[in-house]
Amino acid sequence: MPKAKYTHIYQDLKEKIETEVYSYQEMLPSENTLVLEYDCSRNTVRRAISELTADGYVQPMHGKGVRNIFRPVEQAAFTVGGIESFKESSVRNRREGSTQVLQFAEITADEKIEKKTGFQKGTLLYYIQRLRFLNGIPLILDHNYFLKEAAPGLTPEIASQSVYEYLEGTLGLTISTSKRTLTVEHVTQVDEKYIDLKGYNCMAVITSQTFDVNGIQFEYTQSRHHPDFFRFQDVATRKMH
Amino acid sequence: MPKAKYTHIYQDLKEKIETEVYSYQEMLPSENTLVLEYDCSRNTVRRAISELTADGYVQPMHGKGVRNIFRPVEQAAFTVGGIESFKESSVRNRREGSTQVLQFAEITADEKIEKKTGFQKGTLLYYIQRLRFLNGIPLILDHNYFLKEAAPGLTPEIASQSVYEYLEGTLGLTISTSKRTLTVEHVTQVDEKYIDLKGYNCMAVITSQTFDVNGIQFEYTQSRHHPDFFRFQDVATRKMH
DNA sequence: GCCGATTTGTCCGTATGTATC
DNA sequence: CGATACATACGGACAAATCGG
Repeated sequence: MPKAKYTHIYQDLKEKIETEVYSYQEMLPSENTLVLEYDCSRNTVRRAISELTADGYVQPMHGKGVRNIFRPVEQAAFTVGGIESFKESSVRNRREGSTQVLQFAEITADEKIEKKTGFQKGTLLYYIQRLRFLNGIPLILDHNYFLKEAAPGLTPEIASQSVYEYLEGTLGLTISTSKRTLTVEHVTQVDEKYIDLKGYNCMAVITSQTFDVNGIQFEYTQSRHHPDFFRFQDVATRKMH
Repeated sequence: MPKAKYTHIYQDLKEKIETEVYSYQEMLPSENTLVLEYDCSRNTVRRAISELTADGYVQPMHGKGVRNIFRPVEQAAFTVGGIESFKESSVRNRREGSTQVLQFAEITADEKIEKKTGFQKGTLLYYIQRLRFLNGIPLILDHNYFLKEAAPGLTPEIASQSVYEYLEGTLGLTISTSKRTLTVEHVTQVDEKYIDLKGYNCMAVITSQTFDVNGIQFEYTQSRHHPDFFRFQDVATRKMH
């Protein structure tokens, strides 16, 4: 699958920004210049720039130009951002990740589960509870619900590796959108049983509903993180009124 | 300032989705149908749809159509999402917000502050410490640093109302992008002095660097929230490789 | 299985408006 | 004022995925 042209421009500019070919607060070449550089239409350049804007890399200024507002972030803790499997996050954070499957079961959604997860009552689900280790230390406790219909043939063995790799690679599922809510919650007995919180009495909790390209929700997950190894990053833009 | 055409389409479709004119999992009219309905070009319709996609409202499917994937969220706690002033958040969450200014000072950034906030050493700043009340209960502790050059004439009186209203309304500043990091931290003595945490020994912390339309960072803020009244929401989309 | 109609995805060229310099 | 730069919008072309007959 050859990638789209605007994707190439996006990645190329992104790399030039990250490697400081354009330094912080410096102007990028004008759109018309980039049109010549990449031999494409202005719309295509603008699409790449608008994605960089959404990522917080640049700030276009009407009548002036496009400014680089990217600064590298120090990330001591385990950083969470886009939609990623634990395996992918581990690699990006340069840590050695491993997984212990605590529970693996097939269940049917009841009303309580429907209310919590968004899966309709009666739906067949896999319920998985997993403990995640970073550099050998247990730091994250995951509770996953996967739609059985979308993830047939899931096994504890797959769950101990990467479910996402199985879904995307083997099953050909395309993951698209994830709606997430972040809260801070008291530790539970289960948390304390597996994770040494070193004095904290709460955890960072991400709950997410994830959809595939067909708009089908195939996953509900609650991911409970040790506070010292949790860092969530985000870029927001102000809406006009 | 008359709003753009795509903004009108975006808002109209958004409202129709929220009021369930299109129900969950239902298809929206095809792009060509919407072109006729709104008397515009297909690009304009597509722009509106792509924003709805970014907001997690719809899922476009190649060759099939655009599906509504919006479901209303219950929000018991104080929900944070886009770039908002405390005043705006209070209204949206249907709570009565008030503010007590604890500190107000003009300072000059040193190396330590530069490292923390991103403001260069030597920069003149306003430092403000504020306690935020919801329905009369102190729940949020804010530490703000505002670039003096961008926010001249700031006073404790303005800080007790809304700094954003002053910046946008009186000074004509246009707020654009905010880079945020979310962590969970131990309570400090200052936290405990002002906020009753009812057994929690940590708080939800949002640190943000906010830029105006010229790409100038005018604010650094650390916002410390009571765990019971904190809820951060987000929509992410999976990047292709 | 094939073909044509429909629908979304990508890309182009152009025109016009608005802000900046 | 004119030149430059980004913002919005239009119309058209073709590709790719889907669906029904």
